[in-house]
Amino acid sequence: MSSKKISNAVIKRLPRYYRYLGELLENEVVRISSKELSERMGVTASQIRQDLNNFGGFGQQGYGYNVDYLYNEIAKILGLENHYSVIVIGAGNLGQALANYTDFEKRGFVIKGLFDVNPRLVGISVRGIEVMDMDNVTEFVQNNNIDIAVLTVPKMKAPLIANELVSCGIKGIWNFAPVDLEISDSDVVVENVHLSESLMTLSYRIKNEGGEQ
Amino acid sequence: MSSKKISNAVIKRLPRYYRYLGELLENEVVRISSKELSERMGVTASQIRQDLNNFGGFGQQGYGYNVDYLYNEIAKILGLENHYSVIVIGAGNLGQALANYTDFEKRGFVIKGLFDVNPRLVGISVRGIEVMDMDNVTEFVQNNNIDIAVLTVPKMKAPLIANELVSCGIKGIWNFAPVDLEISDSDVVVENVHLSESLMTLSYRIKNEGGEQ
DNA sequence: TGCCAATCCTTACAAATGATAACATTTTAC
DNA sequence: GTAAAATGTTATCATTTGTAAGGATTGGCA
Repeated sequence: MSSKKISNAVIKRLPRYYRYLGELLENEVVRISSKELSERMGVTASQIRQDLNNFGGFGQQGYGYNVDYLYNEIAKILGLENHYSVIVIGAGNLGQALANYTDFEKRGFVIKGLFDVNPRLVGISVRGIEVMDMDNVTEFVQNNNIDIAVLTVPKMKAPLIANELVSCGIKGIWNFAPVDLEISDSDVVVENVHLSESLMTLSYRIKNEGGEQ
Repeated sequence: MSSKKISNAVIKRLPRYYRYLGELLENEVVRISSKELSERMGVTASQIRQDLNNFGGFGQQGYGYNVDYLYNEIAKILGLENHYSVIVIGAGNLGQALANYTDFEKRGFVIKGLFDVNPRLVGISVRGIEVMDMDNVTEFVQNNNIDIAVLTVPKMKAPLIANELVSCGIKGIWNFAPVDLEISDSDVVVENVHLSESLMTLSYRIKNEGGEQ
């Protein structure tokens, strides 16, 4: 579909542009130049222009970028104009915290169900969504056209569950388990959030960067 | 201290090496060659050797790497042989979830306190740690030699709190608020976990990579 | 013991990727 | 109608990654 491959580094920057544009929008800023945006964000203007040009020309010479327009264009690029049906697997502390986070819903990620193996959790309700037994997950995904599964389960269980999800047609997995999931189906994408690794990086930098740069 | 600057790309890979070595250790694997590790991790053997060589020669020619030894050496590099005193600011769902996560404690990140402005939360106990009022945070940080603050507060409040923490001597901030903190003190390091951005990246990839590679 | 195979450490270099700078063109604004 | 501003685009520079090769050291085996 898309002719040239967009590099991962660019993709990772888009949400940040989106965030800054959202804030400009809240402050009723109508237009912005790559130069000014670059100063606010701490990147080069050149990089902003080049990043955006991967997807088309959203600005106008002599004028800059219309904030509202660019904001919505980036939303389209990121696929945020779609609505996604989401389930959370693992209704422990983290799973419940994510289910409670209403900001995701605002962006179109609608949580349709929670699942857990723990009988104590099955039946309780989080923001009006009942926690169901893991045995029903396959059926639920198929009957409700679930797009995304959030995985907050122990690392031992994650690979098996992931494969189960893949075989019943999930499109994406947001993985919080500290393990690299091996997914056979290339249509399914996995996005990892490895909190422990992030914390270790912080530890390294405290140890080594303290008093530099 | 360290003569040459280690690139960020290398640092980000270290925790993953550490995780794989930990699993090898659990499986009682005594030694491993860069070749075999590279096959398991899906990277090149050369990269592994070069990454590790940034910090010293941990292997032996003709033998490979001793798993236990390398595991502990990487822990030292990452600063995991230290114990860090941690506080969590924002005792909402995410804050409580992180406070409940015992794995961090195993790695030496010991949670010493939780803080919130909400009077309903102040006084409750999470894993034996009482939630305190935000008014007391400065005093607490100074009296208890707190190293790291975990920030799970609304984005509007984050910058102010961050500056407060910096001025009372915190060393690192693990930031979950969707905002880029501007820290004046260069000794203080900030590690961001922007969950929304991660989710948007997933959205993009579902939209664009489905059916590829 | 003595040799061969395995494997690391190191250096060099090529290729790919990413970031910055420069420039030409278009538009705004007066 | 002109000058300034700002994009889109091309070119250049920098970083990262991958590959290769050679020397050095160890383990294993006859």
